[in-house]
Amino acid sequence: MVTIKDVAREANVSVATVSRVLNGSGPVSDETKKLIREVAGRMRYVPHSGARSLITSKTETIGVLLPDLYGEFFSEVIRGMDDTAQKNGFHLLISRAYADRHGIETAMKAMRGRVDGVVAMSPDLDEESLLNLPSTIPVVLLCSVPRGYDIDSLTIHNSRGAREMVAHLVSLGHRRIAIIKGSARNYDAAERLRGYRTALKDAGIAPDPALERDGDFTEAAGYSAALELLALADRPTAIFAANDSMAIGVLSALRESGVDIPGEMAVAGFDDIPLARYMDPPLSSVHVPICELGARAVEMLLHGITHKNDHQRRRERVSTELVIRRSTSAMPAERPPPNLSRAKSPL
Amino acid sequence: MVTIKDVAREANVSVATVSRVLNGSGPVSDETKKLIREVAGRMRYVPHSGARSLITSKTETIGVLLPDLYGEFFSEVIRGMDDTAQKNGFHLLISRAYADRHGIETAMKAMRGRVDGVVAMSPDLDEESLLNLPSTIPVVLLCSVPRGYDIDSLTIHNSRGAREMVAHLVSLGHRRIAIIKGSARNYDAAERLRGYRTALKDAGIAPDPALERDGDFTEAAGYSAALELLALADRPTAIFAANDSMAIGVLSALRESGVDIPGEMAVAGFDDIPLARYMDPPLSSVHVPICELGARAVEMLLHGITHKNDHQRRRERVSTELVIRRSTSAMPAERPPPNLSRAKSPL
DNA sequence: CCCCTCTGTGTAAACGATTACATATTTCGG
DNA sequence: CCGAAATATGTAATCGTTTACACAGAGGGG
Repeated sequence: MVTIKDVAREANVSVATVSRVLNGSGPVSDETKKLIREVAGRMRYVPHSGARSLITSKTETIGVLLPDLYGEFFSEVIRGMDDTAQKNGFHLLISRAYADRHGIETAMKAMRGRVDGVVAMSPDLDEESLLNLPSTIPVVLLCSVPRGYDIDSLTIHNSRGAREMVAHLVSLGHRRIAIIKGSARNYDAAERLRGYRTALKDAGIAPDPALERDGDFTEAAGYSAALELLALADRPTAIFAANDSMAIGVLSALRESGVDIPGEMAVAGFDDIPLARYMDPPLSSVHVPICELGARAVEMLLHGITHKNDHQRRRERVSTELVIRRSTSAMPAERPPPNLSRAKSPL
Repeated sequence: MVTIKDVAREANVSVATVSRVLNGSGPVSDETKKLIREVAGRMRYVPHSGARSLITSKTETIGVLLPDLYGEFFSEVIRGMDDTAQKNGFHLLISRAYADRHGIETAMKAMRGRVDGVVAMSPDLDEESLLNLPSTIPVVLLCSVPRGYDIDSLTIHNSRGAREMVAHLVSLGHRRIAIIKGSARNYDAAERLRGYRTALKDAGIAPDPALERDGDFTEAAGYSAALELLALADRPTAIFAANDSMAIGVLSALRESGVDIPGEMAVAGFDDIPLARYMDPPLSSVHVPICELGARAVEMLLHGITHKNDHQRRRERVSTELVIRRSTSAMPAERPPPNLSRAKSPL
């Protein structure tokens, strides 16, 4: 492996001069510049970023701590982060870790000396583990915001999204609207529930505990919760699932029970995963700009890194968007049109 | 930031001793061990991995160079890689790069001194850029194998998968089987085409150029290619799309044209993306073990890293699996059952 | 009792870069 | 023509570790 010393020796100059040429710092005669560039190129010299980091104490890398995620969400959030990172000359060091205290601490330690800052996500909030992060480096929290703590964080505007969706159902004339909740300890789930309740209140509808069913974000949970709701003496006319996976489970259950959608029962989800538009009927959902979420998180982090001193900590939220399809309103058949944009999957 | 020197001073020993205790190297008295551990813990000392790497010349990080990927494929391949990497104490440095010469070279340079090896993917093969990688570090190529070069590589067994799928169509009695091809320069696409042709040959069916339509892996391409096929005087009775996205486009086109699937026209895809089983009718496809692909790539790379000297270069292929659903055979309705495994998307 | 081995510890040289400071040469105003 | 300022380059310290080598004291075999 050729080092800066090798280049210096070959060009008969000191390492300092080589460094100056390659970084454009300090004054060097045009002649020497040319020579060094030529030699470095010929020897295929590539600076050792590790060594550079050590002395400059900048790694130009940001750490990403994610729980075990699947599918679209993972890809999109990474895409958003990488775009912004790359635009600013930064790299991404990714680590999937358990969201428990030990997992996070271990991962954070491993990142010491490798990254300039960390974006961490831990939706099943474990305040303990997040709050005394042993970090002297900037951190941005994603989707899990112990409120009121002095730490940068970025969340989906869950409550507003849920509220809008339920308001939409109300506007269609529904009065008995059920919700299938997410895991109890999950921050996003809690917020979506809050939005649901607010919307009912807005509409002057008395909440009915029987219409709030437990769930855990899985298709199976949606499936069984739907069956329970159907068995109710006083059935709801609409079901709002706290995420699309559960909504899909609901669709299966209703279909098997011969319930007409949306005529007999309207169904809505949250997330707007790619599957949603392909359901039968296509599923109304709350679209989450995942990519943007990642991008914004990195922006916040980079600000924290560059303005280390005068960096104002913030809690931010990214907005969602209502996507109405046939599962909530009997519109003229919306056939998924050939998807021109993102369909180009590599294989 | 507390360093090893701070700990040494506080404990009244030399840095060497601290290092020895923390790494379990060399002999240290139990008494001293205890003391140092206590002090290090109290001071919240965390070793600086960057500095360590510099002297040991091991970063315990592997670089991942991926083109601009979407959705499931990206997540799954990363998951597989991260699992294996973590199991071996390694981290993942991820970079999305253009698959052209410049992009790859830039990315590779940026990784110098940050990683011990690189897994690179570039399905639109650009032999030039891949072959004279300026790398002195181990590299494993993913899904893009300029044959016969001395370099580690891992591929999907595309040709066999395609061959099996077409053989399946033949076994159902089809003789006029069309294919919608992928991008001309794409390695996977070329191999799938090869498998298709082999299968026809196996069955003693003369190839018909009119049945080989161009495509580019997008839904839109599948859609229009299907319309062209329908307009043919001598229509095929089955369409094999080189990936699922195009197959989905085909389904749309056929549905709109009122063609019965699979009665009038059988349809098959490749990849088995999660959407496939939710199509109407559910789409037969060739399942690709993406996660395993990533895992195996990292295994190969790690072998190359640890056995730097006596490492035998290999070309490997991971096997696919035929998944037959209703789009190729009129079986009793296969309703997607509640998906218990992976459905738990985070939001 | 001497020498050798083993244990426990410290000193200092790496690793590959950046950069403050020193030095030598040139330029130029007065 | 002198001294200051500007230009070009080199020397060496530094970042936070690991580790080869040196050394001191203890224990043991001959």
